[in-house]
Amino acid sequence: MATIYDVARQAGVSAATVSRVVNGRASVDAALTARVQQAMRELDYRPNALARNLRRQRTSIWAVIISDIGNPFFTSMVRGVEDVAQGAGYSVVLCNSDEDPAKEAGYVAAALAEQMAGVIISSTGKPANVNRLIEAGTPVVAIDREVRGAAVDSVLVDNEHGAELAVEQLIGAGYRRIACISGPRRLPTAQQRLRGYTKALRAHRHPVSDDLVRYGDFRQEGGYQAMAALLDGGQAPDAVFVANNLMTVGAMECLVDRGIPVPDRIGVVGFDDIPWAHLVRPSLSTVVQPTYELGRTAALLLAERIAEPSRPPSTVTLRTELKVRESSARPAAR
Amino acid sequence: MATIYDVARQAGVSAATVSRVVNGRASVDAALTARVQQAMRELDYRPNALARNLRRQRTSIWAVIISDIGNPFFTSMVRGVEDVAQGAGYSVVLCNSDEDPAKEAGYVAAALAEQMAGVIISSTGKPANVNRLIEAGTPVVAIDREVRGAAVDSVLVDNEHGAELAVEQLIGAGYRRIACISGPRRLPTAQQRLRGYTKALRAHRHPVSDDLVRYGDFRQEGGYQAMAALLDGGQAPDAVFVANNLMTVGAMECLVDRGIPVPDRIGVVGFDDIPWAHLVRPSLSTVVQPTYELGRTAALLLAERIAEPSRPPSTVTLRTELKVRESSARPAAR
DNA sequence: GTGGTGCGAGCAATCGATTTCTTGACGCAA
DNA sequence: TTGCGTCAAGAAATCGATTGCTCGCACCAC
Repeated sequence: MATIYDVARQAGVSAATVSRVVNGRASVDAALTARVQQAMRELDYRPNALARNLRRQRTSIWAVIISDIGNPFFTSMVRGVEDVAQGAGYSVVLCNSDEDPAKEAGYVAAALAEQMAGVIISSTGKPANVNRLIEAGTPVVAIDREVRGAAVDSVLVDNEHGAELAVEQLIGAGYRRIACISGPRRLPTAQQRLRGYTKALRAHRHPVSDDLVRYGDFRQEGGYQAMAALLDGGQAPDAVFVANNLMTVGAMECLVDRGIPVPDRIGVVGFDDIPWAHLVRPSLSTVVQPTYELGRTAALLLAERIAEPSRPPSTVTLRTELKVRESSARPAAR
Repeated sequence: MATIYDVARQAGVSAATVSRVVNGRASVDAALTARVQQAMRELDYRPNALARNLRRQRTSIWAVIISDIGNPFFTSMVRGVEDVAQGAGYSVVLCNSDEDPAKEAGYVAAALAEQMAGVIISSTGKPANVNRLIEAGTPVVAIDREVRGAAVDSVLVDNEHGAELAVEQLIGAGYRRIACISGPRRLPTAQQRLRGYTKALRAHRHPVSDDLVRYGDFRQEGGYQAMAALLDGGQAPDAVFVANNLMTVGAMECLVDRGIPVPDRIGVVGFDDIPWAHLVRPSLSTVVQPTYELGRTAALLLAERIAEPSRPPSTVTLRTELKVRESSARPAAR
């Protein structure tokens, strides 16, 4: 690989001049500029980003740390981030923590070591990781999941409200024993959705019982097991609100395996859409999140923070929307 | 951020000694080692990866450049890569080219500039991008898509054979006018699957006609449009082989929208599974690829090439498997 | 003619680590 | 006591870019 010195020699100028031509910062004589540019072309020179970053003490890469690359929710979100980043002159790299705080810590360490220009993180729940970034002065934006105990820009959705909508729809459709498959207890997102569920039940004087609540892992397999546990435990529910998309798929799978008709015997509403929710039979009722917009907003917030590092952290909450399809429409109520 | 010199001063040793302690390469007196370690802890020292990489002329990051982050095929593949990388001491970052050669070129440039330790790429088709990496001496492995005109390690699947299996199954089920929705013409993957389709038809003396072939963009929307075009064009087919998973979803969507019963009026087989293929009604028959294994194998190949840069490139071809579900079972043949 | 001003280009320091080379201390044998 | 070998630790060069400072030249005014 040709270095800046090779180019300088070839063009008969100093490395400083080459640098100025490359960055277009200072005025350089037109004739010299032309010579430098030709030398760069001849040598296929591309600046060594490592050296540049070391000197400048910053890079032009954003890291997006997500907790499950298999979840379409995140992939759509990432698109939103990318589109903004591209426009602002940054590259985006993805890191998959797989809900594992240790893996997450590893990527945070990498982001610090590589002096990433900024980080967008869907935290696994450990505020320590986020705080490490903040303390080091790396611009951070939390996305989808609130980070308690860290003063950080955040982009969230109204989880509690969305869950309420979902459960109210089930109540309105005539279901009585409505269960909830929530997510990992440590995740605020799961807590909020559970709270919305409880709130809706209370508001309509429906029974609230621990027997009707299970905690999954936000993955398909966890949804399957939680559904099985609900069916096997004492009195089976006649409806279920599932707190994320992959678990909804798992729960449906369990119901199919057991031959339990949806929505006739059990009604189902999930949180967060899946791209082919309407192809599944019965089509899935879900609380739809503005995933792309979530990513876009986070990226804009990150860009703002980079431009103005000392401004107080802000939180943006986006609205969710209930999409009623077949899985929550009880025949009796049709 | 504390530097190696801060640690050296705090511990009363030279920077060289700190470096030796950090890297554990040379023997350092136990007492000094202890002092250095304590100093590192006290200052919360973390080595600046930029400086280290600049000096060492290499990083410990692998870039995985994929063409569509929304496709579950890739996300599962990435898991396979990650698991191997983690074990070999590398971090993995993802870059989403979105089937856009220009975006891809951008990420290749970034990988070069950042001196990435290796690249795994599912090429958009331009061999120039891959060749740029090879010429610069960056270890590369092509995955899922053959790169013609580049001598590169590759991990592929037997696309042609898989397509043949799929079409033969449709033929066996009694379908007569079997169409094909293929992918972008420039992609070898799409070409091979189309060839398998043609081969199976010829082998069974079925009509082969351009009217029955459409070219989509490997996305859901493209599958929808291609299916619509097939239905609207002259004589509608009674079965369709779709060359990738997202287009299969799109094609199904089109059939649902038009109220055409599957598999009664039209049989469908797709290439590559989707995680909830069996929840869709009718459940989708698909050619299943070993996605995780694909990623694992590519990562192993990359590790080997890094260890031994001059060995001749090798190609590994993994087998696909036909999973027959409901969408390709014609009632008459049941 | 002399001094001031402006501007373009080069010199050299710098970023923070790694690594080669050098130095010095110590041990052991003659 | 001298000399040689061994080994640990420090000094300094190095990676490749950026950038503050300096210098030289040209131009202009006094």
